[in-house]
Amino acid sequence: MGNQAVTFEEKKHVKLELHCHVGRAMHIFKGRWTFPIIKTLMDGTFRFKELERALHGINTRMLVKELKELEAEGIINRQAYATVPPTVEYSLTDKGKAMEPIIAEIEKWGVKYLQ
Amino acid sequence: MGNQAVTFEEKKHVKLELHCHVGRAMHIFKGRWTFPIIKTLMDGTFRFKELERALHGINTRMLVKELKELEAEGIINRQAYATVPPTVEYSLTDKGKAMEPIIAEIEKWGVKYLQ
DNA sequence: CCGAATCCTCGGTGATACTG
DNA sequence: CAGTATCACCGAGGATTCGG
Repeated sequence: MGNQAVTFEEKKHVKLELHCHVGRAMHIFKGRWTFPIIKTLMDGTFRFKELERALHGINTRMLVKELKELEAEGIINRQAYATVPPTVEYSLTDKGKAMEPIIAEIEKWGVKYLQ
Repeated sequence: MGNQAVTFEEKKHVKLELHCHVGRAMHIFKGRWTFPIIKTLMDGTFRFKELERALHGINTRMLVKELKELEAEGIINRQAYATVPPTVEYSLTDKGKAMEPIIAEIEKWGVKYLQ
């Protein structure tokens, strides 16, 4: 009945490795705007208002929240300048730029399997 | 002030490509148990109860729901046998198996950048 | 064993107005 | 411009029970 590759006892180890890195990574990427923001910043440095306009549909509060979280995770840089009016620039850190292959694989998969 | 790679007008196109494939793919992967289930099934065929045990912490309703959604997306196969008691086996489709590089990249990233 | 059916909670998200 | 502060919602997710 079906070609069971491994026994159940062997399968149990699976749950252990689940929350190692993939689980924690997915936890970071979970936010509604996480990927859109990161993918936008792949194109370079953006100011707050520029991001808000580029991410059509987001509101101020969510953008602030996501940016804070991503900064806390070390995925993006926040550079503020004491100008009037204020200027704040956001860009990807190396950790953020390193996500490029992930996005590339997702896109590759999407192109092939999403109609 | 910061090395702007592209002008704002050039940036605007970003939002257009955002929801092409990556966005729709992420929408599929969004569920709390989506990746754990897929990653578990990477190891072979599982019965319902086996999955429930392997995915420590999930409850019946969520497992049923996720499995239905993944089946509807064509990511997993559902094979039922008219035995008593019932036997139902779940496994990955080719579309599901094709997600392996995605998970591999996430794991690679996680290993390098998550402490 | 494999689900379907309920009920409930909670936090992720949105809309809006305001400030330095 | 770049946020902060409130209020409100709703649906994902959890706990539990029942049925074939």
